[in-house]
Amino acid sequence: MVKVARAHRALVSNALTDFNLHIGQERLLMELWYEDGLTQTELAIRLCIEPPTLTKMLSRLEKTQLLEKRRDVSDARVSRIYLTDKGHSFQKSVTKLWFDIEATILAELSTEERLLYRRLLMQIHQNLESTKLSLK
Amino acid sequence: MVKVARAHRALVSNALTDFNLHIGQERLLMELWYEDGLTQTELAIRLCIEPPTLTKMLSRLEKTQLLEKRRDVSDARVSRIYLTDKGHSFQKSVTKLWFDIEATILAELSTEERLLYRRLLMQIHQNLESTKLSLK
DNA sequence: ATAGTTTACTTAGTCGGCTAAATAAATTAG
DNA sequence: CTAATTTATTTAGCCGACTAAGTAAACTAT
Repeated sequence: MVKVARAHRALVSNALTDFNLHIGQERLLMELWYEDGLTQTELAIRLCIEPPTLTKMLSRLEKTQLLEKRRDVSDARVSRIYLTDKGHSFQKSVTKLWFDIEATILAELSTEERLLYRRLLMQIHQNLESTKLSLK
Repeated sequence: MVKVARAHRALVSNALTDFNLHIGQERLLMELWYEDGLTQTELAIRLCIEPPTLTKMLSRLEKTQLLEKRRDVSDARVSRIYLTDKGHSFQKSVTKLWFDIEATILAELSTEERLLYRRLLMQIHQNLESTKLSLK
């Protein structure tokens, strides 16, 4: 499983170089394409990453002008993330890339197998989450 | 899949803090427990990581005295990696930890489901490897 | 025998991921 | 109304992962 995940990561990483994107950044953008103007806390939860990780990623994506931070009007602690035009412009091609890779890795699997794989993954994810909680 | 992999990584990482090990280092040690005295090239291939990544990991593990590098006698370019006594001493407990986590994540899956999951993962891995090659 | 090539590894630098600790704003308690 | 606490984000620093470029030893071919 570890090796599959890394091989997948490597393939995505390689494909993203065409867009000058780094692995992981595409998932952040995908969340914003789905819903723009999220707070950093919301984004971190949806991406399942820690706030400091997000801070760094955001500052890099801000530097390449794909998004911008704006202070929330009612709460000066929170900053909301908005895509720029450049950020929006990648949506189609990157989404296509993502689905192409999904199709690639699921090649030669039947519909039943894909569903089953999905179900097994969800079960495992649930197992992981519940043991994580039980350790606290 | 990405999220499952990261949740797994997080859980392993958390458990390894008891041994003062960092995520990824346990897999390197496992390869050496299986076969000691490997060259760096062999190790990198077995771990599916790039040589520079290995160099850094090795220098850190060498600093904590878990292993040592020795020049190969017949070829001065290659350095072979040997476990120290301290490196060997972790074998039992870390291996147990690894199997415990495996048992945890596969909980509530039947034997058939486990075999199927394994088969699906292997198919996906193969798909990933073949597309990686076709891109070169 | 030496020039050119391949092989093994290291160095430099980037990024995603983390934890621990700091900062600053909002909220709550006495 | 002020002190203590909680919440949102940042900073510092570590590690695994990568690519690009460098070094050094071994091999090959003329």
